[in-house]
Amino acid sequence: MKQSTPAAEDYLKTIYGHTEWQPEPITPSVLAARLGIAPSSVTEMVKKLAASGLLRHVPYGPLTLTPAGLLAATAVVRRHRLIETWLVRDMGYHWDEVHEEAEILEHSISDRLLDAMDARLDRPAHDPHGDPIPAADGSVAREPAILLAQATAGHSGRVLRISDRDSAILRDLAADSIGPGSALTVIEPPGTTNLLCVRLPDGQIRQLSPAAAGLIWVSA
Amino acid sequence: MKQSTPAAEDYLKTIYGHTEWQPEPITPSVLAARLGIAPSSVTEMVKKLAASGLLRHVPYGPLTLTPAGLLAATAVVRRHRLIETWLVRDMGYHWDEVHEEAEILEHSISDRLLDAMDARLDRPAHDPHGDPIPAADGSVAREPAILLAQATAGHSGRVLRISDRDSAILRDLAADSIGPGSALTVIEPPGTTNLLCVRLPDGQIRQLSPAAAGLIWVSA
DNA sequence: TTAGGGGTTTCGGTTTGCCTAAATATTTAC
DNA sequence: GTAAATATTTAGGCAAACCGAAACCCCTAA
Repeated sequence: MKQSTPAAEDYLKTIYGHTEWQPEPITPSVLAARLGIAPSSVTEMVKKLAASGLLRHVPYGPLTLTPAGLLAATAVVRRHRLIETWLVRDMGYHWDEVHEEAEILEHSISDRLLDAMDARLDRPAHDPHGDPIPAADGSVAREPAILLAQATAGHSGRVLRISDRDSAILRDLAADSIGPGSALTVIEPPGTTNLLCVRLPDGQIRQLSPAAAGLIWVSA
Repeated sequence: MKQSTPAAEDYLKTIYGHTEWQPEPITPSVLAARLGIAPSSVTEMVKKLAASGLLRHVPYGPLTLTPAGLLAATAVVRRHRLIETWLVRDMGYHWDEVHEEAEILEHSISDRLLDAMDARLDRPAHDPHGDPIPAADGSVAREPAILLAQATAGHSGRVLRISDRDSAILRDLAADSIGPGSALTVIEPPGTTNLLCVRLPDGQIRQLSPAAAGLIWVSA
């Protein structure tokens, strides 16, 4: 069992990320699309990860993490989210700008430096997008949340998390003063226009694209 | 001209480092030894770097940086030294522990994050070992220094820099309360024992190995 | 002045991680 | 229930960066 490469870490992290907020296990083609690489490349790496005992995979079937794989994946996610938190709290970044930087640093930071950051930030429980930061032992404190895109009219709640996958959307949301912690109420779900209307605490109305509503999770 | 890989950055940084405190250009075999790789691997990479206009090299001759190569090299050195300074000032590292961490992070940090660090640290001029931090334009403020190993008996001066190449020696020196800024006087140069004796301001005497004396630079 | 010998380069080979194209398996849709 | 569409895997290739072994260059010392 050798230590993982940046590429392997990205696979594990992405597989983990897919099941973090929904139960369906990920398939090779979806994983390939998420990573932006060819499906055949996924087949190859999956074979290696399965051989190392990090992944379970029956040919033509979906991918699931073994306990060892889950631990490795949460370790990467922990690094990613602590780095994002540090970028915002110490280095003057905004919450919609940290993803790319963390994406790279998560593969280079040592355990020691990570712990120094964690201590310095006072062991934060959530990153700037509202995602829970896994503990060093791999445990994650998850709060029940529903996707804004699936909320019914009249639903009221707090924004718990906004997926950091698409920075352009994050910037738009930040410009609309919607961020983790924002309270909002669904006025009407997507109708003919496909846009979802929400009201902010100050009474202002915002129209959200389906893409945006698919990234926002609110309290149930 | 594509952007450099971590490997290429290490070559350029090492070539630069060799001439920073002495004039002789580096040869392929010395470069290979410094990088801990085979000479044949150096030949290959040197060809690529020369083709990109970063290096001058006539077959069987020494290696010199072009202006473009010098700029690329000082950019890496700048990243390395700013990261070291940050690790000490913000993250609770000691000056003898930062090298390995910086060695990795120097290849992953973005320009933006580097500038945020630089600003946060108040644009420092020297790293924790006393080495000058190159400016963003590649310029370096170098102070005249002589190698302790070559100082004559009676020479008095301040420790300006201690090369960070060997962490074991750095730890020994730190344990002996010798670090950048320390004042010291050479009592006698290496004699039969090969050890160099220096006196500290408080009157204490230290014996330094030739290896240690070859890493310490004092004011002239 | 020529024979070593040490430094340098060439050559073929390895690993990692990606690719495209083609083959194969599975699912869906009629 | 079979044919078309879709998903997955296999096969062959490529680039980066390394290796060891063998060939080559050059300088020096007898």
